[in-house]
Amino acid sequence: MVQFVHPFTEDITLAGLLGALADPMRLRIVSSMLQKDGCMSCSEAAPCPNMAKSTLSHHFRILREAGIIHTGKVGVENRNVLRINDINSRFPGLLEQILKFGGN
Amino acid sequence: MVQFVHPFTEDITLAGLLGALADPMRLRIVSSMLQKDGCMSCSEAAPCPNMAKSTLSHHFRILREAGIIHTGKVGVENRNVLRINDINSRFPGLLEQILKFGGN
DNA sequence: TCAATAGTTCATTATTATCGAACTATTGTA
DNA sequence: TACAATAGTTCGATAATAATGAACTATTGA
Repeated sequence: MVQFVHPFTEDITLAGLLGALADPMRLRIVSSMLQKDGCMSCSEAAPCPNMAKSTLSHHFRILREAGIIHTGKVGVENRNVLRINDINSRFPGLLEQILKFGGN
Repeated sequence: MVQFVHPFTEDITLAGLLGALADPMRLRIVSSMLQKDGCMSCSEAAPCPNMAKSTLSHHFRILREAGIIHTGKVGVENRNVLRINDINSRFPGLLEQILKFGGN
């Protein structure tokens, strides 16, 4: 049984947030999540075409454990949701500001 | 002879910038640089009291190679200057936004 | 029950962080 | 001029973290 780890909102740290976003792949994942109403499955992470599933899974875990996304299992796939409200309550406006430059 | 490596402004990347700031020590260094008119020597990095010189030197190098600071030797000490204009020309407003939360 | 789909976990390798010790360069002083 | 003090870098080692491919698990549908 898979147990996903999600930090509480108040445990989201700035260094953790920046570290999770300090990777071009993860920036693209989060950026395209924001464009898709903040929600996507792992395999929808089309911005990363030639990427091994395990690597993708790893990136989603980094994002999850930094408090950037919430992952829930729905049927056979994972539903990943951007924790935009939680992040904004900790660091108002920061995520949008970063992602303004992250789409490239 | 010590040669410091500084990327050109146009070579500063978002992922590189975030990665360099994705560390509590470096956040504190940059944050306190901003408060001191964007300039400090390595040994002034008082926010990191019990830190080995070599570790401090390492962090300054990370910041330098990400394009966040410019280091120049002045007499016996290093003068580190925040490259605020260069960063703002690449990512307007981003650094200030991040550092708003970085003082902790 | 069996295959397909969607991801995770494991083991390995590669990076990065931290530290102490040794080194280099600049200054001040006897 | 030589010598110590100051400020920092570089090197080597160790420990923690990240990236990746191979093997595994869980859900769904035929």
